[in-house]
Amino acid sequence: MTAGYSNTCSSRLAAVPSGGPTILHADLDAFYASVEQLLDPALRGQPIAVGGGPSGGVVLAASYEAKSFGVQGGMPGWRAARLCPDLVFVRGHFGEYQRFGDAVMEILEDVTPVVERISIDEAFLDVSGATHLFGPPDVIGAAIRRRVRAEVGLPISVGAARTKHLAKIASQVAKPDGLVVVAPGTEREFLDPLPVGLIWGVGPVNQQRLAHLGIHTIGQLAETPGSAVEHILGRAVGHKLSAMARDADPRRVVTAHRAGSVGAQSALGRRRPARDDVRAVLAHLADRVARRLRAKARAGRTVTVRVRFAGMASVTRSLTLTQPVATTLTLTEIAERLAWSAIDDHPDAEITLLAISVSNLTDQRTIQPELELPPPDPWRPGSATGTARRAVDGSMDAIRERFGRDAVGYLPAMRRGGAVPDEFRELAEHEL
DNA sequence: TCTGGGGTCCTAGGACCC
DNA sequence: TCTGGGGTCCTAGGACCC
Repeated sequence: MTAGYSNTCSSRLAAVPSGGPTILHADLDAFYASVEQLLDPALRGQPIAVGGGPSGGVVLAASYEAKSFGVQGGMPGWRAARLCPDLVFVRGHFGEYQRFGDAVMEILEDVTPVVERISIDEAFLDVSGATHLFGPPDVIGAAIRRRVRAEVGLPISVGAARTKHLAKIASQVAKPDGLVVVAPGTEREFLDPLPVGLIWGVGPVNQQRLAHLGIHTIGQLAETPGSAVEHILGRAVGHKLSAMARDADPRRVVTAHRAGSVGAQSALGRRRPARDDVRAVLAHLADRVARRLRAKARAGRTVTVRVRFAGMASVTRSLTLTQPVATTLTLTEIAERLAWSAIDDHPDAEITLLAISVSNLTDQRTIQPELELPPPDPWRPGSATGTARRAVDGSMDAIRERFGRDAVGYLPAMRRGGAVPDEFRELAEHEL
């Protein structure tokens, strides 16, 4: 890409596109499953599930052959096996997924630098400035699909429209392995017959609420007074929908995002909360979170702990500090306090999951004299000083850098075998 | 026989300040 | 001495997305 070209792009970004469709949404089909079928020809044409198993675990992705039986991502393995008796469970090559996803993004960036990657396998492109080079959006979309198929070997669907929201819906409609262009002026015609569930932000709960009012399609939703929609779905979603109905959804394609929070969680099966046990899990989680924060030179002031109880919804407890934290031991202690404040409110309940998240992030370029926490912060200062803790973290980070993650660890954090392969966690936490 | 792990955004009430 | 209105921050919960 030449400098002149990207200048053209950024100046076009300021204006609301008024002519042809300028936003593309590119979305790999059944991504993990497709990669497995690519790597092992014997799996092609077969109903396969990545992750899980007939007796336990959760299906992370299903091939289209499996989807036709009703198998879906997020579904317990035993249920998937019941729906599709011939389902082949595959363990998953998590390291490969990142590589394949990156390779596809490189192809997209050949088209335009204005690419917003929103997950490992999908991205928005603003091609407003690329049409004079590569042709109209439908031609660009077709070319992307050809190149990804030829050079990477994966099926990808593309939607094109005037707005991100619409382009995303178009790519969903295009699946599997298709291209849908919503020509300007035909938006209503395109949207009206589609189910409301295709709209971003309308999940199972809101879909149910709308169905209760006899609203199933986007057309029916468009005919419903805005105030009624807001009443059911909340102000924000209501606004978004009416903006979409007016074809005035102004969201731009943004190339860089910074994470607003960093977290980790661990499913535990069912267990009675015991001091040592809870401490061990939290220490492990805090270690993961704090290490990632330090690696990004960030730290956060708000610590949130989530405890999920058997049969009950989960409960969160959070605390906002005066100083940001990125220290493993300090984070562990705060998390322990918060976790017990939640657990103590539900005596006799078994717990099934623990999670830690740090938000309110700030940059930590300049190392501040650490956290000797002021009195209002309600936990006891640990035995080591902040400076000492920072030094310990620093040495651990360095050793792990050289010898690998498991070379060294905080004692309580070291014993564990996860329900999910470690490579999956690494994939999930990978910076896009 | 209840389902992983990573996130984002919204809402509502209360505290606090001006 | 009681009262208004607005803004910001914090906490907890929930829906949703990949």
